[in-house]
Formats: sequence, C-alpha cells, structure tokens
Amino acid sequence: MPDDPAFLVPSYFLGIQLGTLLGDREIRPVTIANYLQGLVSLMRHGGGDPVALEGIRSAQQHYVRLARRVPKFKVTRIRSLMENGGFGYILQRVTDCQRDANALPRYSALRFRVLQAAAILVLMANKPARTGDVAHWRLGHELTRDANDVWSLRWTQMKTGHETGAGELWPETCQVLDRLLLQDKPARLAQLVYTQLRGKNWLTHHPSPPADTWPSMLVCEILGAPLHDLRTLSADYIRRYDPANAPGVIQSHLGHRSTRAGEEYRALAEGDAAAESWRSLRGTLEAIRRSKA
DNA sequence: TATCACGGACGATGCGCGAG
DNA sequence: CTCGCGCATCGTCCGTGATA
Repeated sequence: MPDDPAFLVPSYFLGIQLGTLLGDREIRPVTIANYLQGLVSLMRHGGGDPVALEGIRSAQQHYVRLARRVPKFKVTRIRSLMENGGFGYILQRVTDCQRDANALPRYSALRFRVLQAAAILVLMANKPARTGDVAHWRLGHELTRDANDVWSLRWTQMKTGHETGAGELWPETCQVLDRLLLQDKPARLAQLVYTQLRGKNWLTHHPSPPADTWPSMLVCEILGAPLHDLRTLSADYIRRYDPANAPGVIQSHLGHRSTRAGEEYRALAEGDAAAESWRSLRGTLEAIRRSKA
C-alpha cells in the first residue's frame, strides 16, 4: 500500500486493500473478516464517520462471503477420522490405551497419563464437551459416581453459561473411569477411593485442574485431531443416523441453546446426509410396498 | 393480524498452536 | 508457562415470508 496517508482513511477501499495484503500473506478470508470486524467495532464505539463505517462493513461482508466458499481445515481432519472408522476407531484407541497401560510400570506417571487419555476419549465418545470444560470437572460435583458403579455427568458450560449433561454414562465409559480412579487398587475399593477424592479434579486427582487446552492436546497426540473436532464428528454421526431429528438431537448433545448453532458443526456435505435420508426413506417405502403386496 | 421458522448481520468470545 | 495470532463458534437482533 502506498505511504500516502489518504489511503489510511477508513473506507471500503481501505478494507479491500487490507484484505488483499493479508490474503497475499496466506491469511484466510474468515480471519480477514474478523480483523475488519475489529475495525468496525473500534469505529462504532469510537464514534467513527458513519459513511466510512459502512464502507468497512461492506468490505468485511465481502470477506465473510468469501470465507463461506473456502473449506474449513477441520473438514479434512474429520474426513480422515471418518475414513479410519470414526468413533469405532476412537473406541479402538481407548482399548489400545488400556492395553498400553497394562504394559507400563504400576503407578508410573506415563501409565497415569495413558489412563487419562483413555478416560477423555471414551467420555468424549459418550458426550463430546469443550476442552476447557473437560479440564475443570471435579469428582463429586460435575462427575459423580453412585454406589452401583454408575457414573453421571452434568455441568455448567463455561462458554455459554448454560447447564448440560450426559446423565448416566455408558457402562464402558464407567469402566474406563473406574480404571482411572482406581489406578491399581482393587475394584472393591472404588467407592471408597471416590469418596476420598471427592472435590478433586477428575483428571489430576488434585485440587487444581490441568490447563484448559491440555485435554485437547492429549487427544491430538492420540488421534491427530483436536478434541473439538469430536463435537463435529458426533454431529455428523447424528445427521447420518437420523437426519430428520438431527437438529434437536445435536442441540441437546452438544449443549447448544439453539438448533442453529449445530449447523457450524458440519464436516460432511449436505448431500451426504440427504442421500442417507433418502436411502432410509426408500427402505421404508419398500417395506410398506411389501406389506401391501 | 399474530405467530413462527428461517437465515443474514453483527458482536463477542473460545480454541489451537507456535514463539519466546 | 504465557502470550498473541489465526481460526472457529455462538448468542442476539432483526427482516422476510409462510401459515393459520
């Protein structure tokens, strides 16, 4: 951009110039749109010229539209997770972790870490939460265990401030959680150990939680995809399994306040779910035809 | 006319990750 | 570990069109 100060006057032209400069540096359109949005905010709250503000806004809109045409990075990651077997693959890795743990020295830090990874993975298959939330759950508060060896999960989401939960967790999830809880103690002590650790963090077994991003880093090491991708993966599963009711189920499963938020969690093309929907519809029609014949 | 679903616009904030 | 950049998600507002 020329050094002429006239070019620094906020306008549609300046917005596009900035965008072009950033685009040349391989910055993605969605980011350019966010930067311009920051400028819009500054001008709005700082009493900027309304005409100039509209100009920058238009430029920002241009990059928002551009961003919609560019595939997200996560799409490639999730497709490769799907190709590997999706949640089946993830549960396989849980089994691998458990086996690895058996081969490691008892009470070793590495063994504990592998058990932590298994617990996070199986819990994410059961209920995919945000990494920051996962890091903060405490035994006896968000994550509870009853005398029948059944674990339950309920928490207030940090991002939205709304409560969500999984209710009673799957039996296989409970087993893996018990394993992390017990380390190498006998199973009959489970409830006792649980009582002793009440109030402590479920992952560290200390009062202090790990870093917000730590659960995601651990998942990334094992799966090659960050924890947040599992939310998209599960939304895609729900769409394939039951396309008609998917929006409501996704909203509940991912803890959104509206069904619209779920649309952001989409790695598969619309056509995939539509094809699946059509396939099952065709199956239903075929069954009706047979029963009439 | 009231109501509702839907979707775009907008603003705010969370997450991943590499640098220091 | 902390910080900041780049990227992604989510809630709210509001206009539009369909429907009863």
